[in-house]
Amino acid sequence: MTDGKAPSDDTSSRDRPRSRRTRQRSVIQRVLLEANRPLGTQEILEAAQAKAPGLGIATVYRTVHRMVEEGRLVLVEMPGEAPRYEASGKEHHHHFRCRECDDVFEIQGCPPGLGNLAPKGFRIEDHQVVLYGVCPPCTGMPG
Amino acid sequence: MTDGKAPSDDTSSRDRPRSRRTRQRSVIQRVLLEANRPLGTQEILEAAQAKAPGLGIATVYRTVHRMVEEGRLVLVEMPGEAPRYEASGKEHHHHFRCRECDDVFEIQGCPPGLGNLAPKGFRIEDHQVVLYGVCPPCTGMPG
DNA sequence: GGATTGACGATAGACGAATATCGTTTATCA
DNA sequence: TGATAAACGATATTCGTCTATCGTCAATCC
Repeated sequence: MTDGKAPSDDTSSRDRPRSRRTRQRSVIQRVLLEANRPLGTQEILEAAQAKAPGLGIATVYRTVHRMVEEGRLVLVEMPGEAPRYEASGKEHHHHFRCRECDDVFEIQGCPPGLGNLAPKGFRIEDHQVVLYGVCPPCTGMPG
Repeated sequence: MTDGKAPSDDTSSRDRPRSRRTRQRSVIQRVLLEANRPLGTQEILEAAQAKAPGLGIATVYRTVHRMVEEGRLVLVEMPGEAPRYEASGKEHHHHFRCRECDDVFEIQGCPPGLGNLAPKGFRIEDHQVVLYGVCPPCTGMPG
Protein backbone atom coordinates (compact mmCIF):
# COMPACT_ATOMS: atom_id res chain seq x y z
CA MET A 1 0.00 0.00 0.00
CA THR A 2 2.58 2.52 -0.90
CA ASP A 3 0.33 4.62 -3.05
CA GLY A 4 -2.05 5.22 -0.24
CA LYS A 5 -4.16 8.30 -0.81
CA ALA A 6 -5.27 8.61 2.72
CA PRO A 7 -7.02 11.96 3.16
CA SER A 8 -4.19 13.74 4.91
CA ASP A 9 -5.20 17.23 5.81
CA ASP A 10 -1.73 18.69 6.01
CA THR A 11 -0.82 22.28 5.40
CA SER A 12 -0.76 22.20 1.63
CA SER A 13 -3.40 19.58 0.94
CA ARG A 14 -1.28 17.90 -1.71
CA ASP A 15 -1.13 14.16 -1.50
CA ARG A 16 2.51 14.24 -0.64
CA PRO A 17 3.84 12.12 2.20
CA ARG A 18 3.54 13.38 5.71
CA SER A 19 6.22 15.84 6.58
CA ARG A 20 8.69 15.12 9.33
CA ARG A 21 10.41 17.57 11.55
CA THR A 22 14.12 16.94 11.25
CA ARG A 23 17.08 18.77 12.62
CA GLN A 24 18.42 19.58 9.15
CA ARG A 25 15.15 20.98 7.97
CA SER A 26 14.57 23.21 10.95
CA VAL A 27 18.11 24.51 10.78
CA ILE A 28 17.76 25.44 7.12
CA GLN A 29 14.42 27.08 7.79
CA ARG A 30 15.83 29.12 10.62
CA VAL A 31 18.78 30.21 8.56
CA LEU A 32 16.49 31.45 5.83
CA LEU A 33 13.82 33.02 7.95
CA GLU A 34 16.26 34.78 10.24
CA ALA A 35 18.42 36.15 7.46
CA ASN A 36 17.15 39.54 6.45
CA ARG A 37 18.41 39.10 2.95
CA PRO A 38 18.15 36.57 0.12
CA LEU A 39 20.56 33.64 0.34
CA GLY A 40 21.95 31.38 -2.35
CA THR A 41 22.16 27.63 -1.98
CA GLN A 42 25.83 27.70 -1.06
CA GLU A 43 25.26 30.39 1.55
CA ILE A 44 22.41 28.35 2.98
CA LEU A 45 24.57 25.25 3.03
CA GLU A 46 27.41 26.92 4.88
CA ALA A 47 25.20 28.65 7.40
CA ALA A 48 23.26 25.48 8.04
CA GLN A 49 26.35 23.33 8.39
CA ALA A 50 27.50 25.59 11.20
CA LYS A 51 24.52 24.39 13.19
CA ALA A 52 24.19 20.92 11.72
CA PRO A 53 27.55 19.49 10.69
CA GLY A 54 27.41 17.06 7.82
CA LEU A 55 24.31 18.57 6.30
CA GLY A 56 24.41 18.03 2.55
CA ILE A 57 23.65 20.20 -0.45
CA ALA A 58 20.87 17.88 -1.58
CA THR A 59 19.01 18.61 1.61
CA VAL A 60 19.35 22.31 0.97
CA TYR A 61 17.73 21.96 -2.45
CA ARG A 62 15.04 19.66 -1.12
CA THR A 63 14.14 21.99 1.72
CA VAL A 64 14.24 25.14 -0.36
CA HIS A 65 11.97 23.67 -3.01
CA ARG A 66 9.57 22.47 -0.39
CA MET A 67 9.43 25.89 1.23
CA VAL A 68 8.85 27.57 -2.10
CA GLU A 69 5.99 25.19 -2.83
CA GLU A 70 4.58 25.86 0.58
CA GLY A 71 4.74 29.58 -0.11
CA ARG A 72 7.10 30.31 2.74
CA LEU A 73 10.00 31.26 0.50
CA VAL A 74 10.25 33.27 -2.67
CA LEU A 75 12.77 33.03 -5.43
CA VAL A 76 14.98 36.08 -5.91
CA GLU A 77 16.90 36.26 -9.14
CA MET A 78 19.64 38.76 -9.79
CA PRO A 79 20.98 39.31 -13.29
CA GLY A 80 23.68 36.85 -14.19
CA GLU A 81 23.65 35.03 -10.88
CA ALA A 82 22.36 31.84 -9.36
CA PRO A 83 18.99 31.99 -7.61
CA ARG A 84 18.62 33.25 -4.08
CA TYR A 85 15.75 32.70 -1.68
CA GLU A 86 14.15 34.91 0.90
CA ALA A 87 11.29 34.64 3.35
CA SER A 88 7.94 35.41 1.79
CA GLY A 89 5.26 37.66 3.16
CA LYS A 90 7.32 40.80 3.13
CA GLU A 91 6.14 44.07 1.71
CA HIS A 92 6.94 44.99 -1.85
CA HIS A 93 10.63 45.78 -2.00
CA HIS A 94 13.69 45.65 -4.17
CA HIS A 95 17.30 44.64 -3.75
CA PHE A 96 20.76 46.07 -3.42
CA ARG A 97 23.82 44.08 -4.34
CA CYS A 98 27.19 44.90 -2.85
CA ARG A 99 30.03 44.68 -5.32
CA GLU A 100 32.53 44.08 -2.56
CA CYS A 101 31.01 41.19 -0.67
CA ASP A 102 28.39 40.14 -3.21
CA ASP A 103 25.70 40.09 -0.57
CA VAL A 104 22.19 41.14 -1.51
CA PHE A 105 20.11 43.33 0.77
CA GLU A 106 16.48 44.28 0.84
CA ILE A 107 15.61 47.84 -0.04
CA GLN A 108 12.30 49.17 1.09
CA GLY A 109 10.38 51.49 -1.16
CA CYS A 110 9.78 51.66 -4.83
CA PRO A 111 10.49 54.46 -7.29
CA PRO A 112 7.32 56.13 -8.58
CA GLY A 113 6.49 56.42 -12.22
CA LEU A 114 7.65 53.01 -13.25
CA GLY A 115 4.35 52.35 -14.94
CA ASN A 116 4.86 55.31 -17.23
CA LEU A 117 8.24 54.28 -18.53
CA ALA A 118 7.14 51.99 -21.28
CA PRO A 119 5.82 53.47 -24.52
CA LYS A 120 2.24 53.06 -25.58
CA GLY A 121 1.23 49.54 -26.38
CA PHE A 122 3.28 47.89 -23.70
CA ARG A 123 1.26 46.40 -20.89
CA ILE A 124 3.33 46.51 -17.73
CA GLU A 125 2.47 43.89 -15.15
CA ASP A 126 5.48 43.80 -12.92
CA HIS A 127 8.90 45.23 -12.39
CA GLN A 128 12.18 44.67 -10.67
CA VAL A 129 14.75 47.19 -9.52
CA VAL A 130 18.31 46.24 -8.69
CA LEU A 131 20.73 48.67 -7.11
CA TYR A 132 24.46 48.11 -7.22
CA GLY A 133 27.10 49.63 -5.01
CA VAL A 134 28.81 49.12 -1.69
CA CYS A 135 27.05 48.11 1.49
CA PRO A 136 27.66 49.80 4.85
CA PRO A 137 30.00 47.16 6.28
CA CYS A 138 32.12 47.22 3.15
CA THR A 139 32.42 50.99 3.18
CA GLY A 140 33.63 50.79 6.74
CA MET A 141 30.58 52.60 7.97
CA PRO A 142 28.33 51.39 10.73
CA GLY A 143 25.21 49.62 9.62
CA MET B 1 35.10 55.43 -38.28
CA THR B 2 36.10 52.68 -40.65
CA ASP B 3 38.38 49.99 -39.49
CA GLY B 4 41.75 51.43 -40.14
CA LYS B 5 44.36 49.42 -41.96
CA ALA B 6 46.98 51.21 -40.00
CA PRO B 7 50.33 49.46 -40.04
CA SER B 8 50.63 48.39 -36.45
CA ASP B 9 47.86 49.15 -34.04
CA ASP B 10 44.23 49.87 -34.49
CA THR B 11 41.57 51.32 -32.24
CA SER B 12 42.09 48.72 -29.59
CA SER B 13 45.86 48.49 -29.84
CA ARG B 14 45.99 44.92 -28.60
CA ASP B 15 48.60 42.66 -30.12
CA ARG B 16 46.05 40.33 -31.52
CA PRO B 17 46.29 39.05 -35.07
CA ARG B 18 44.98 41.16 -37.88
CA SER B 19 41.25 40.97 -38.23
CA ARG B 20 39.71 39.71 -41.42
CA ARG B 21 36.43 40.70 -42.91
CA THR B 22 34.42 37.57 -43.43
CA ARG B 23 30.86 37.03 -44.54
CA GLN B 24 29.92 35.37 -41.25
CA ARG B 25 31.29 38.17 -39.16
CA SER B 26 29.62 40.93 -41.06
CA VAL B 27 26.32 39.12 -41.02
CA ILE B 28 26.45 38.68 -37.26
CA GLN B 29 27.41 42.29 -36.78
CA ARG B 30 24.55 43.47 -38.93
CA VAL B 31 22.09 41.29 -37.10
CA LEU B 32 23.16 42.76 -33.79
CA LEU B 33 23.51 46.37 -34.82
CA GLU B 34 20.24 46.43 -36.70
CA ALA B 35 18.23 44.74 -33.99
CA ASN B 36 16.78 47.35 -31.71
CA ARG B 37 16.78 45.00 -28.81
CA PRO B 38 19.20 42.68 -27.00
CA LEU B 39 19.66 39.28 -28.57
CA GLY B 40 20.77 35.99 -27.06
CA THR B 41 23.27 33.70 -28.71
CA GLN B 42 20.60 31.40 -30.11
CA GLU B 43 18.65 34.32 -31.51
CA ILE B 44 21.81 35.64 -33.10
CA LEU B 45 22.60 32.23 -34.54
CA GLU B 46 19.19 31.84 -36.12
CA ALA B 47 19.04 35.33 -37.53
CA ALA B 48 22.55 35.04 -38.91
CA GLN B 49 21.94 31.63 -40.45
CA ALA B 50 19.11 33.13 -42.46
CA LYS B 51 21.67 35.25 -44.25
CA ALA B 52 24.63 32.91 -44.04
CA PRO B 53 23.55 29.26 -44.09
CA GLY B 54 25.86 26.92 -42.26
CA LEU B 55 27.10 29.53 -39.85
CA GLY B 56 27.98 27.85 -36.56
CA ILE B 57 27.43 28.68 -32.93
CA ALA B 58 31.16 28.92 -32.25
CA THR B 59 31.38 31.79 -34.68
CA VAL B 60 28.57 33.55 -32.86
CA TYR B 61 30.43 33.32 -29.56
CA ARG B 62 33.71 34.34 -31.17
CA THR B 63 32.21 37.36 -32.86
CA VAL B 64 30.17 38.48 -29.87
CA HIS B 65 33.17 38.31 -27.57
CA ARG B 66 35.27 40.21 -30.01
CA MET B 67 32.66 42.93 -30.34
CA VAL B 68 32.33 43.22 -26.58
CA GLU B 69 36.09 43.60 -26.27
CA GLU B 70 36.04 46.19 -28.99
CA GLY B 71 33.35 48.06 -27.11
CA ARG B 72 30.80 47.78 -29.87
CA LEU B 73 28.50 45.51 -27.92
CA VAL B 74 27.35 45.45 -24.32
CA LEU B 75 26.24 42.54 -22.23
CA VAL B 76 22.62 42.64 -21.08
CA GLU B 77 21.67 40.28 -18.31
CA MET B 78 18.11 39.61 -17.28
CA PRO B 79 17.33 37.81 -14.04
CA GLY B 80 17.43 34.06 -14.44
CA GLU B 81 18.25 34.09 -18.13
CA ALA B 82 21.19 33.60 -20.42
CA PRO B 83 23.12 36.69 -21.50
CA ARG B 84 21.91 38.93 -24.29
CA TYR B 85 23.89 41.46 -26.27
CA GLU B 86 22.99 44.84 -27.67
CA ALA B 87 24.74 47.56 -29.60
CA SER B 88 26.70 49.92 -27.39
CA GLY B 89 26.69 53.68 -27.49
CA LYS B 90 23.03 54.08 -26.71
CA GLU B 91 21.69 56.42 -24.11
CA HIS B 92 21.01 55.20 -20.63
CA HIS B 93 17.97 52.98 -20.77
CA HIS B 94 16.32 49.95 -19.26
CA HIS B 95 14.53 46.89 -20.55
CA PHE B 96 11.12 45.38 -20.90
CA ARG B 97 10.61 41.66 -21.16
CA CYS B 98 7.51 40.23 -22.78
CA ARG B 99 6.11 37.22 -21.00
CA GLU B 100 4.46 35.99 -24.15
CA CYS B 101 7.28 35.97 -26.66
CA ASP B 102 10.19 36.37 -24.23
CA ASP B 103 11.66 39.16 -26.31
CA VAL B 104 13.42 41.99 -24.55
CA PHE B 105 12.90 45.60 -25.63
CA GLU B 106 14.66 48.81 -24.80
CA ILE B 107 12.81 51.29 -22.66
CA GLN B 108 13.94 54.86 -22.75
CA GLY B 109 13.88 56.89 -19.60
CA CYS B 110 14.72 56.21 -16.04
CA PRO B 111 12.61 56.58 -12.91
CA PRO B 112 13.75 59.44 -10.69
CA GLY B 113 14.65 59.01 -7.08
CA LEU B 114 16.49 55.75 -7.44
CA GLY B 115 19.44 57.16 -5.60
CA ASN B 116 17.30 57.83 -2.55
CA LEU B 117 15.94 54.35 -2.20
CA ALA B 118 18.75 52.81 -0.22
CA PRO B 119 19.08 53.58 3.46
CA LYS B 120 21.96 55.56 4.87
CA GLY B 121 25.29 53.87 4.57
CA PHE B 122 24.68 52.29 1.20
CA ARG B 123 26.71 53.78 -1.62
CA ILE B 124 24.75 53.41 -4.81
CA GLU B 125 26.82 53.31 -7.96
CA ASP B 126 24.52 51.82 -10.53
CA HIS B 127 21.09 50.40 -11.04
CA GLN B 128 19.01 48.28 -13.34
CA VAL B 129 15.28 48.34 -13.94
CA VAL B 130 13.43 45.48 -15.57
CA LEU B 131 9.80 45.74 -16.59
CA TYR B 132 7.70 42.68 -17.23
CA GLY B 133 4.48 42.44 -19.18
CA VAL B 134 3.20 42.01 -22.70
CA CYS B 135 4.64 43.74 -25.73
CA PRO B 136 2.52 45.46 -28.38
CA PRO B 137 2.64 42.67 -30.95
CA CYS B 138 1.61 40.12 -28.35
CA THR B 139 -1.31 42.20 -27.15
CA GLY B 140 -2.53 42.41 -30.72
CA MET B 141 -1.91 46.11 -30.83
CA PRO B 142 0.12 47.86 -33.49
CA GLY B 143 3.70 48.44 -32.57
C1' DG C 1 48.06 33.33 -58.86
C1' DG C 2 50.12 31.55 -54.80
C1' DA C 3 51.52 31.70 -50.02
C1' DT C 4 50.23 32.85 -45.51
C1' DT C 5 47.43 32.36 -41.70
C1' DG C 6 43.02 34.17 -39.61
C1' DA C 7 38.57 32.40 -39.48
C1' DC C 8 35.48 28.85 -40.16
C1' DG C 9 32.21 24.61 -38.77
C1' DA C 10 31.79 20.54 -36.14
C1' DT C 11 32.06 18.73 -32.01
C1' DA C 12 34.24 17.11 -27.80
C1' DG C 13 35.14 18.81 -23.32
C1' DA C 14 34.74 21.87 -19.34
C1' DC C 15 31.98 24.02 -16.10
C1' DG C 16 28.55 25.19 -12.44
C1' DA C 17 24.00 24.36 -11.05
C1' DA C 18 20.50 21.24 -10.22
C1' DT C 19 18.39 16.54 -10.08
C1' DA C 20 18.15 11.51 -9.49
C1' DT C 21 19.65 7.49 -7.21
C1' DC C 22 20.48 4.56 -3.42
C1' DG C 23 21.76 2.58 0.87
C1' DT C 24 21.44 4.31 5.67
C1' DT C 25 19.44 6.94 9.37
C1' DT C 26 15.81 8.37 12.18
C1' DA C 27 11.12 10.73 13.14
C1' DT C 28 6.76 9.10 14.04
C1' DC C 29 3.26 6.42 16.02
C1' DA C 30 0.84 2.14 17.28
C1' DT D 1 9.95 -0.49 21.69
C1' DG D 2 9.66 -1.92 17.17
C1' DA D 3 7.81 -1.25 12.40
C1' DT D 4 7.42 1.90 8.80
C1' DA D 5 8.81 4.98 5.47
C1' DA D 6 10.28 10.03 5.26
C1' DA D 7 14.43 12.19 5.10
C1' DC D 8 19.13 11.99 5.05
C1' DG D 9 24.29 12.28 2.85
C1' DA D 10 27.08 10.98 -0.83
C1' DT D 11 27.57 11.13 -5.32
C1' DA D 12 26.49 9.97 -10.19
C1' DT D 13 23.92 12.00 -13.76
C1' DT D 14 21.81 15.47 -16.27
C1' DC D 15 21.38 19.98 -18.19
C1' DG D 16 22.40 24.31 -20.50
C1' DT D 17 25.99 27.29 -21.53
C1' DC D 18 30.28 28.16 -23.06
C1' DT D 19 35.21 26.98 -24.51
C1' DA D 20 38.96 24.35 -26.79
C1' DT D 21 40.46 21.68 -30.49
C1' DC D 22 41.37 20.62 -35.11
C1' DG D 23 41.23 19.96 -39.98
C1' DT D 24 39.58 22.84 -43.75
C1' DC D 25 38.48 27.13 -46.05
C1' DA D 26 39.28 31.56 -47.73
C1' DA D 27 40.66 36.81 -46.88
C1' DT D 28 44.58 39.28 -47.56
C1' DC D 29 48.92 40.61 -49.40
C1' DC D 30 52.77 40.37 -52.57
